Amino acid sequence: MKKGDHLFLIDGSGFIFRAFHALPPLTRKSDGLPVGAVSGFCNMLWKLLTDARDTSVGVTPTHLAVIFDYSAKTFRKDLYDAYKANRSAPPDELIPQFGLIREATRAFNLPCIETEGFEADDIIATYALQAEATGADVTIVSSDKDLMQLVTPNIHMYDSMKDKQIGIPDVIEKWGVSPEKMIDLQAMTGDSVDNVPGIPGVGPKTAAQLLAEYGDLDTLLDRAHEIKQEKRRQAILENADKARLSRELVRLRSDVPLVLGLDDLVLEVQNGPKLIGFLKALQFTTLTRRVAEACNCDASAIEAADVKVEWGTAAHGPDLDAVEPEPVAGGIPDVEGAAVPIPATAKPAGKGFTPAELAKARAEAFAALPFDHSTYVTIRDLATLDKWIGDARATGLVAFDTETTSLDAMQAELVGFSMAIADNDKNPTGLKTRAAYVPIGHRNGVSDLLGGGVADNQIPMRDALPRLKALLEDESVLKVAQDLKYDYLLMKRYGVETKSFDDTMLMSYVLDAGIGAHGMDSLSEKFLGHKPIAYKDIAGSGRANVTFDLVDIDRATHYAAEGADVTLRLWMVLKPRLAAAKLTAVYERLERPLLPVLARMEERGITVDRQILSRLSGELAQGAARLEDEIYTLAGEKFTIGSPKQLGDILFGKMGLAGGNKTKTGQWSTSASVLEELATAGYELPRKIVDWRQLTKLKSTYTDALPGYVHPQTRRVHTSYSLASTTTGRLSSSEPNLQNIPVRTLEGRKIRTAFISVPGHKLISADYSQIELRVLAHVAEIPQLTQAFAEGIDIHAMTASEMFGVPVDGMPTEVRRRAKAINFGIIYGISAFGLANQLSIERSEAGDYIKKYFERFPGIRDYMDSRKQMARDKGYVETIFGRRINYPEIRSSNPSVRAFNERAAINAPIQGSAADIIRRAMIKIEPALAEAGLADRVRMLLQVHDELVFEVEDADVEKAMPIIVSVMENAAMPALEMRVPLKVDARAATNWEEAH
DNA sequence: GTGGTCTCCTA
DNA sequence: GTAGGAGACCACA
Repeated sequence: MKKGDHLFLIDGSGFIFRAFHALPPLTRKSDGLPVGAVSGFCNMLWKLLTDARDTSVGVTPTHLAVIFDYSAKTFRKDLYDAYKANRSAPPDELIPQFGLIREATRAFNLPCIETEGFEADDIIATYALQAEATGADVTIVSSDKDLMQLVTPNIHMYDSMKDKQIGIPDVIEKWGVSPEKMIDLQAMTGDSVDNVPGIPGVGPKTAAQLLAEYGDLDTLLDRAHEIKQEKRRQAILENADKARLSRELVRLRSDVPLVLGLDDLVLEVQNGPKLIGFLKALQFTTLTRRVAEACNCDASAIEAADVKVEWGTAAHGPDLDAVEPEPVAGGIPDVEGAAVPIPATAKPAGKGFTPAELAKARAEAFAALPFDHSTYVTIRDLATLDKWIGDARATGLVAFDTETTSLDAMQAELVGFSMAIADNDKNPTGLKTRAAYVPIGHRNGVSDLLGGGVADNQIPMRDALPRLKALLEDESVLKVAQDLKYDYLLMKRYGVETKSFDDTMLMSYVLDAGIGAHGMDSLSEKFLGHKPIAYKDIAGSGRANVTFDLVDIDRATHYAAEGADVTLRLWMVLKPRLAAAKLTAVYERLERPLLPVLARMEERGITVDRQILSRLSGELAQGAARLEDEIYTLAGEKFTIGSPKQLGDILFGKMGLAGGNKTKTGQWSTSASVLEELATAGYELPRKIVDWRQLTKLKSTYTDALPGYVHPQTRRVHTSYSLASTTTGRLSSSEPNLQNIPVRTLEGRKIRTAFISVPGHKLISADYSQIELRVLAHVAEIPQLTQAFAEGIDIHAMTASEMFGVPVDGMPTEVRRRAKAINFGIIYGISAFGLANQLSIERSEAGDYIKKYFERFPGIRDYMDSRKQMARDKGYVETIFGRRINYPEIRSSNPSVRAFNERAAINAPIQGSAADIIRRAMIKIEPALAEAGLADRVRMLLQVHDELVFEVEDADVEKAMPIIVSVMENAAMPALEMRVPLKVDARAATNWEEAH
């Protein structure tokens, strides 16, 4: 290198962070790999190499190197233990890009430099000073203030994002001091991001002012007693040592041992085809074209390179974005010595496992690792508890489970908790686990009049709870649980808000929806080859069953510690599988963040007016009794009307009516449709049976059952949502199911009037209009449908008009009804049989309709065929956000099983995408309301697949409604721009019936 | 008491 | 034709 040469040093790691935060709409490859920073990097490089004169640098490099941080552990860590201790793991989307930018650098034929124990900045400093000594000019491509100390007349910085060159005047303008004083300035101000202490209370302005006055840090510290301002003087005197330490932390080293000398950095001629191969692999089409033009290559003749994806690179499914993930929640904790063998950053090529390899290694290792109950311990004293919690902190990972008195998280009392820890034995498959149980509220069953006595040798709740709280709320420790929503809600009732978590049930759900169950026992048998102790074996069952607080502590330890151990091992197996299957984004954006949202909804509950229900129940009882008498008279005898068997005998045996169907077990079917037909044929009895059934159904399932769910303390009804019990991604609701409250009949709707807001409040119901048909229009790209939705036309009438040639104006309701049934049929994976049933028409006629429909909307047939094909080829289909739904039986040799799976595979992307959209809305809505100052004033209570119900203070209704509507209508964005608009209707009233 | 079947409520 | 949960009845343990 010589005078006149120009060395460019690119801060590769810095570029990634900068580009990541500066380019919000994430760019992704079609398979979901995030490549925004890589794209920016390649464009910037290309520009510097070819037409740098167009940039503010104004000169093309003769030498160039890209510098990376090697690892978090550097000599600075030895100087100051807490250095960069505040750094959390980089965002997940960013991780794969570290490896890819290294790949890109190699594709550009450029040296890629990193040295163990040093930060990129030190390497840059070393090269820059060496180059300057030869008389060459240097441009450091970075805008990091830590590098500004290097700026001289010959060494410039270049902010490639802003296309701005940074020289001495720019540093002075920005910081008020010349570059050589930047070290002293940073020593005083410190850096909260890197955890450089500095002097408290001294920011850039004060520091610059002090340096102007005293010249440098040493002089300042010597003469600090002269400072007039009392507070400032004291701060400086007290923190002189910290300032000196900080100076050593921010001072860049210029003596890094270098493998490549300056002359090794000389720019080589580009290898056009190699670069094009790489750019094509990443789908950077514009740049590919430019490079091809520049090197006279035919890009179409060059194959996309097989870009080797490193650690964690495949961690992402399709584009999911903008829902802010819970802070650090469930990320891999960046803790020294963490037991988690998945590294937080990309590893150099050739080292370690790919996610798929790790997943395989873990699966094999844990399938064979036996469970040893003798190692489980009972923790009965605080010292041991503190030791375990300390170990959890040190490893950054703990599996956790609660034991309680009830399956109902709203009523359960904490009896004890268990923990499992993986010890870091440097074994990448993380084979060593240990577990413990902490009894807190066990009773010995020796009951007096006040109930059982407290068992001996337990840590009292008042001592255990604060420690448990500290652990669960510690963001740097990842808590792993199976079905965490239960524990989350329970602990929330004890004033604990769990932060940083993973849920093995949800991980299994994302990975294997449609394949087996996701409960702990079945997962354990499936992945660990181990059948855990059954609850009923320690607590008994039936009449002999006892609550957990009465279980003997030793037996409880076996059960509870094993549960935590199983959970930890499942996590070890499932976590790398998520990355390998590119499902991390689905898990982190659609599953995990919803868990606390649902827990809050369940905790809030909804008020149900028991008087209304009781009155309705009486009315229903009267109506049913009257019908019973009439039924007995018509039948000529008394019988159990509710027994389909007896009823079938009466109708089709004794009375000998014709037109009966048989169920699959050979019984007479007495379903409503059969009875309706008989009624239409003129028989009185079936009509009355249908009416009787409606009344008794409403009475037993709703008016009589709901009051039993009113919580004794809150006086509200708290349903439980399941995140993982449907195959498509929908939620389900149980105990009670509040997703099937009647709405279709007048009688049924009355039940909704019992769901009320508390005084001074309203219920707001907001529901998506035709969301599944809109999703269909989007995924199948049907022009007529998209257009109709864009114009707000009646979609069923449009369908009817297309199919039957009837004008929309004055269309007979029967025609529209048929079109509507066909539209729904399409969503359900239509069959002539099903449509015929629905419309009570002949199979052949239904078949004609379907044929006609496909002629009119050929895109629908293509869509359906493509879903069936995908399910056959891959075994799964997916939603627009990348959720996978598996159909392991799609290739069954049984035609009806196969057809069933095909219909489900057609329906799942539609139903599941709609479910994903409302999930996104639910996750976004609380932050949106909080931003409007409505946190806690607008409370989301219920979800009914396409509807959300809120309870809102009267004064906030007008303000809340547009926010709710807007969040819901825009829920798909910015991850996805839909081809059709989403429409949401919202209403407020004091009860659910009027609000809906 | 448990589990299967039938029926019916929702989106 | 898709996806659920739940109550009543009834046979079996």
